Amino acid sequence: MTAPNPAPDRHGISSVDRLIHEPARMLIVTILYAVESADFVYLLRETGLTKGNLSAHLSKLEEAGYVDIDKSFRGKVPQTLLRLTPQGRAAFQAYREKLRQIIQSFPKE
Amino acid sequence: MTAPNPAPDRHGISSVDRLIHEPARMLIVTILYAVESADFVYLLRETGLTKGNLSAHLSKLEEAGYVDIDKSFRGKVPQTLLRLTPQGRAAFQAYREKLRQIIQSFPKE
DNA sequence: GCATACTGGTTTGCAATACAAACTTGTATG
DNA sequence: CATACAAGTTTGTATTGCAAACCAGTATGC
Repeated sequence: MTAPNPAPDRHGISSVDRLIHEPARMLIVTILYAVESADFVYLLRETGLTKGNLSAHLSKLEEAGYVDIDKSFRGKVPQTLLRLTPQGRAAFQAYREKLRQIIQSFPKE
Repeated sequence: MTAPNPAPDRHGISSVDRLIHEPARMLIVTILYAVESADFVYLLRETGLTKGNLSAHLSKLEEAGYVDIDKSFRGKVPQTLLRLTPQGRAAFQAYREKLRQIIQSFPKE
């Protein structure tokens, strides 16, 4: 099977942004959308992810251009500051809207 | 890092049912929830998935006890009939509700 | 009646993931 | 100066999602 069917997808489900759809990243993005800027340690506490996991997800979001990673020092301690890029904010809004549509299309009862 | 933090997850995001959360399966389950019973070919057309992919997702849903796979013959052609189990229906309802909560907790604007 | 094509699937191979453990770099402390 | 700690990153691994390749059985051409 080379090319699948015309793919109706009447619910729009298959067009969700999988980068944000992943629960861990949904959490991260939701937080960043709300607070505008947060550091690594804050996200660590807030998400409950392990450091490695959080780091990986942030890198992936950065690659996609969704978050900006800003490494600096606060005194002598390194601090990694994260914030959503305009692209990231737009993507979150689009995702949120898409999800809303999908939910509304769900069969009731 | 052995055990992560107490994990607040105030949004409930990390407790979504990942089996249903996967878009392809969300599509399948949504359809099955609505139509009560469908055969493989119908799902194939309706989802736009490839056969292998659809087969794999259905097997996974079966393992989880979410769908019932009933292989029979309609005349001489094999027919695989799929339907949600009570468990599957309950899981979909729970997922739908969870998603609704999450969406409502999303920061507006 | 045998090859060829089609239908309805399953199995296989593979690239990409998600995750936590182990490592790294640098600071503070006994 | 060794030992612990803090802030991350890299590495290893098991699981996934996907489509191509395969398989069994039926219908069709010749």
